[in-house]
Amino acid sequence: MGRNKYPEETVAKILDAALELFCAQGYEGTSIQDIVDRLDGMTKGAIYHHFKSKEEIFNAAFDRAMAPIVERRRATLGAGNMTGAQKLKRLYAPESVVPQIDLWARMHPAADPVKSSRLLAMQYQGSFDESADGYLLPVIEEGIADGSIACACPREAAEAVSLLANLWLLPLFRPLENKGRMLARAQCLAQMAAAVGLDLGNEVLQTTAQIWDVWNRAGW
Amino acid sequence: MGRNKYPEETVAKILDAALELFCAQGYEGTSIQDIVDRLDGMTKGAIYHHFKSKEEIFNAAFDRAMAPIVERRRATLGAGNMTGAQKLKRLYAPESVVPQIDLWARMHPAADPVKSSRLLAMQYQGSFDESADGYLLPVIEEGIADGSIACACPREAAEAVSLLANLWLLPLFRPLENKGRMLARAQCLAQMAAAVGLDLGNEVLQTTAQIWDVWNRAGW
DNA sequence: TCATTAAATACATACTAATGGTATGTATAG
DNA sequence: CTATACATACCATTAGTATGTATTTAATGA
Repeated sequence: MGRNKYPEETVAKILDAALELFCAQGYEGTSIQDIVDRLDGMTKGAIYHHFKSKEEIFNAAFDRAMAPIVERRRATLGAGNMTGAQKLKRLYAPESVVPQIDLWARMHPAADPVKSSRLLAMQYQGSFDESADGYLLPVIEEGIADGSIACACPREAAEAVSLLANLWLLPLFRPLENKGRMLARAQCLAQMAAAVGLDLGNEVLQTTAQIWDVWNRAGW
Repeated sequence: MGRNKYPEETVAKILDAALELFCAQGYEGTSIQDIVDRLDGMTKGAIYHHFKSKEEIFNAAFDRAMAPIVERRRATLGAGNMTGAQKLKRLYAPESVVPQIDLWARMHPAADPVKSSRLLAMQYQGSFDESADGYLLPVIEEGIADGSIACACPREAAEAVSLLANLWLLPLFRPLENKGRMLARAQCLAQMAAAVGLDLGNEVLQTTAQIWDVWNRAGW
């Protein structure tokens, strides 16, 4: 193909193909050749020119996919005229959660933890790094400081809620029979969160219902 | 090496070596050759005679390691002269938990979720299959039936508590700075569990302290 | 009870296809 | 002319297979 005038388009194509494959087939289940085959006419040389390893492709693909969501959240939480408690509820409101679900749903990840083990591991790590240490804990601490949240163990509460929200409420890696079960999980999670001082808001059930619909939109 | 009179010894040696390597280096990080190299004089032929794939070795190794623990638990829960609530507390008592921790500790798993992603996925799946659907939920339902437990969402509560206990309270895949943090997690978990009707017992903190000691015994 | 033999088992050896990655060549943009 | 954006050809490692060989076990016969 010679040389492209706009290499960033090539990078984008690679990342698009890679993300879809990684989600659908897992990390180990996706070979570089699989990615190459999906990139019409391109060869392995192109990929290894732009990325130095499969791992780097994987990370870049996910970072890119998550970027707009992270940015949006950052913007939301930056607003100064909200209490910590309000921000917390905002984090679990539809407008914050749905875009993320939508992204995942578009990728059709395999509902098999072992096959998706690397994705699961990233979500797991993400639940600590990004959610707990990153933005959830600061919001809780903000709420404690401004008196809107009463939580004895902010760090632990943040980690636990984050883990449950990411790996349990969202049926990314295990199929969930029906909407009812998902709503039950949401209610259960809200109850548990409330027990350690975190009020996720009254609309949790409505948010969850929306999540279910977005997730099962494609009907698979 | 010709032929062994007691092939089950060979199988045991293979599984011992495999388990250690899988825990220490992860599934993908461990090659069949790694296992062979640890089995003095043995070759790949031996391995593929007894097991048909790497996956099968992995599963067999873990099933074997877990067998005595599963059996012990089964025996404990079989006793008819206990209420559901009592059995539940028993499940989180030191004598039930410590042997499992001890096993994990001996294997020195890598405290890196991505590197240990397959182990993590197994723990994740196990939290649903074994704990929630397997024995935890029945115990809770037993408690509901005999009036010793009041829980509105037994299935959800079982899943959530199981997940948190296996993937958060136990620092299998992420290092935990100190004993205090682990105790804080335990207390937080107990509080959350209580909120959905599950009393994990008053000794949770003592159990947790023991877990910490067993886990950090080797000092790494 | 014991030697002989046949068959099944427990490995070792040699090989294959696929994989992640590299080295190098070549054409095009700046 | 030089740096970049690729393509091509190649390599080492990997999981897995095909096959060969030695030894144990079972069957047989006396």
